[in-house]
Amino acid sequence: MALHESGQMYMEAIYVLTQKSKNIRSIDVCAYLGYSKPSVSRAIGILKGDEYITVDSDGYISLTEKGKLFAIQLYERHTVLSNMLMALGVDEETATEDACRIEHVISDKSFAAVKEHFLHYKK
Amino acid sequence: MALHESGQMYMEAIYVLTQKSKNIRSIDVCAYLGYSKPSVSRAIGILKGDEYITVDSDGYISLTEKGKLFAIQLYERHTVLSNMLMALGVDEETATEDACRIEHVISDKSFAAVKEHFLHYKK
DNA sequence: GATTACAGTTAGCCGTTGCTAACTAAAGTA
DNA sequence: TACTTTAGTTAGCAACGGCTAACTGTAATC
Repeated sequence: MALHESGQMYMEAIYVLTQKSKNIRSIDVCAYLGYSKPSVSRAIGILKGDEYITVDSDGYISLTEKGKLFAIQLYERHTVLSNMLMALGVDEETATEDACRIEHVISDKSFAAVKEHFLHYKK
Repeated sequence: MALHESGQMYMEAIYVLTQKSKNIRSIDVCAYLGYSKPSVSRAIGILKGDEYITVDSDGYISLTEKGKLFAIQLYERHTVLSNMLMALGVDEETATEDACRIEHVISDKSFAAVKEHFLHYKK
């Protein structure tokens, strides 16, 4: 099943956290996103059910292959969009916030076009 | 009170419809957005309560000054974003759909930066 | 050993925003 | 006049996605 916007947010959080600490749990996602434990608990259950992540007996979260693929693509969107906005003079905080919202709603086609233009424009 | 995303969608629909037909009612908004009458009825009630629109005794909808200002700004976002995506080679349908979603989430700062860049880039 | 702290889950609330079913009220038509 | 169509409203359902309260179970500490 395709993830809703909130599911994508959680996936991105998990991806970013695993990039820097390897052993991550629900509580880390709570801290990162500023959400309550029950909210994260439910989201983790859904991501697990949809096979985007696995959770071991100690509560440590790992991305499945499918999850990793999804997260990498999503994070690339985030990176390109925020870098692009910053290149246009937007401050980092705003650029990051906006990238975080746009990345969930922009189509593959438009993202590809924007990315292409940005790469061209940089040089 | 600030409008939620759905409220913004309704405002844009009302604005576009008033641009081309002057006398518009809830049923026209239903047709334009493809939503049911009760959904539109509730939304119209909220927009009226928040003083973005007025509805006369015959059910005809008008934008208040506040509403007009809001709609014009929103529609400008829509126009700039969709034109920009099309200029980057995205087909009209996709560009319009994406603009429609991005316009609700992009910040004023980022939009201004994007618009500025686009105007520059065109020439 | 008893208590406290920490991580996670369950139950259930609330707002947003779609929906259908069913009603009202006004206008057109046979 | 009676029936039908049209526009709008009311009541209430469902999914999503936050939340708090309160529970369980394990680990740490006194």
